[in-house]
Amino acid sequence: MTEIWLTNTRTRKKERFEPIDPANVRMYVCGPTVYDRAHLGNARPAVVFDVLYRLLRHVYGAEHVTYVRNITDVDDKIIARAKERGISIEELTRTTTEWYHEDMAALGVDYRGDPHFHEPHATEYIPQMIAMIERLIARGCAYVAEGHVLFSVESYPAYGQLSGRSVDDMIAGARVEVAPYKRNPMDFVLWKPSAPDQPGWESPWGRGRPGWHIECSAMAEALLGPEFDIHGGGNDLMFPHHENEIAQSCCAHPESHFARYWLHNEMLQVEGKKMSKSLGNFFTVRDLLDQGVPGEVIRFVFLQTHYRKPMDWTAKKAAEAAGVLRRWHALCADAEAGEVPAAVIDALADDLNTPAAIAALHRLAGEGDAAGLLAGARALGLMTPALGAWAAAPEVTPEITALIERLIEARAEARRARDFARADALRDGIAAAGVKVKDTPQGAVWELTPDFDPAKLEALAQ
RNA sequence: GGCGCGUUGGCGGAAUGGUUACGCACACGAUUGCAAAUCGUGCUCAUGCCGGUUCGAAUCCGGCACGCGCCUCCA
Repeated sequence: MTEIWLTNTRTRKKERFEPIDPANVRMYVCGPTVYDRAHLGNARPAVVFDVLYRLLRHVYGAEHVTYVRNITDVDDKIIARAKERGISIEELTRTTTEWYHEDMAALGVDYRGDPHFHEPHATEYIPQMIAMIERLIARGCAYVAEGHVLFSVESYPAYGQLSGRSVDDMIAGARVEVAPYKRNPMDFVLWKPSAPDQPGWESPWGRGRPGWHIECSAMAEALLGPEFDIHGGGNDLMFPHHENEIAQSCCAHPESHFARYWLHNEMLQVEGKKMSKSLGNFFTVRDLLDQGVPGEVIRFVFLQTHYRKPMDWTAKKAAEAAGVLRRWHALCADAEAGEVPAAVIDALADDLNTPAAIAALHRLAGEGDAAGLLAGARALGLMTPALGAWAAAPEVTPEITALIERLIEARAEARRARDFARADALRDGIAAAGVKVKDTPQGAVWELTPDFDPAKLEALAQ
């Protein structure tokens, strides 16, 4: 069996992955807070962990991997946004979740019909969260103060281990004031009271709503058990979110270790700078798709950078990626996917080295191994029927075909007659109409490009 | 101020002690009436700076510079 090695943030080392139960490999990834369209940065973890999911399924079998990615549908940003737009919270979270599904599917992250993928909504797990909070209180790890329930970081000596901080350091670096009801400034909220116009649920501490972190602990436990294999997310979540998840889960289940392997992807930049609204370089996945950048191109650009390095989105990269993919699609036009080449799997198994996997695909393409290229690309979620359609030649009618061949023949005749002015005019005209003609020793062959324009062709025939 | 991450050829981007990554771009050659496409060759022995360990370092250790992220119940 292929050995998978992963960089574990918990130990800061690349470690051999050994699942608790090879018959049920379990991973949890922090999903979106659904208050707006996913921006490009939100898409990176979705794609990265989709590749990991594909790899695990390849190695352990599709029936033996469980993937949980949550939807955060209770959150103060959601409350604010719904009010701003004058719509209900339910409508906001429902439509935003649908957008997320559509946009991610365009990038090849699509789990519709996959019984091993679970997408729990926070609002559906309130009782489990309340139960976990009660358990934490009972164990002396949490306390009630002014209608809030707070986690006591001092009750968990290992607090800060994941992110490499000590509670004292963090307090020293803390910038602002601290809620007076906290015993320790680093204590964080498990439950908070809701005003009458805010969403809330009845609880032993009154009507309120959960803090952000508890949902992941409660849902991971409900769906994967107190201890499971992999927990992933963006490295911006490492602190405080994941640190707090660990504290909650490990205190609720001292006999367990929660997630054994922690994986964090680095952040995304745009043209060398942080994507931000103030710099004017902020855009959503949908913005790019609407501009005509194919989802497959976005995915390819993402995978060209290793997940643990900052990724820079540039227009140049997108253009290069589109060119490469076009050539590969042309090479594989009539190919059936073969076995997934070992070089591709080996690269992925080495800490998801997607750039090395892509290099392996380049070699396969260079060798003309269409079956291997196609299979390898699909292992990365590229060149699937759903994603590759953009690169397909437009439909041609027999009339168009006849017209093109007539023009090509006319050019050939002109060349035979050494009427190069006419031959070149025809060649340039055909090219301008979006038909690519390649002269081979066996004669001219042609294909349509995405810019194909039948009107220009008609004009040329006059 | 604290913690963490990064810095490889023109560009992108692999490689955790020992031969050319790979891709893109560009240049030249083959081919062509000229091109396109294709093939070949070159740029390409490149590793932010300074020191250390080692027979040998992009790779390990220390320091520095630059860049980035996180550090409040705003997430």
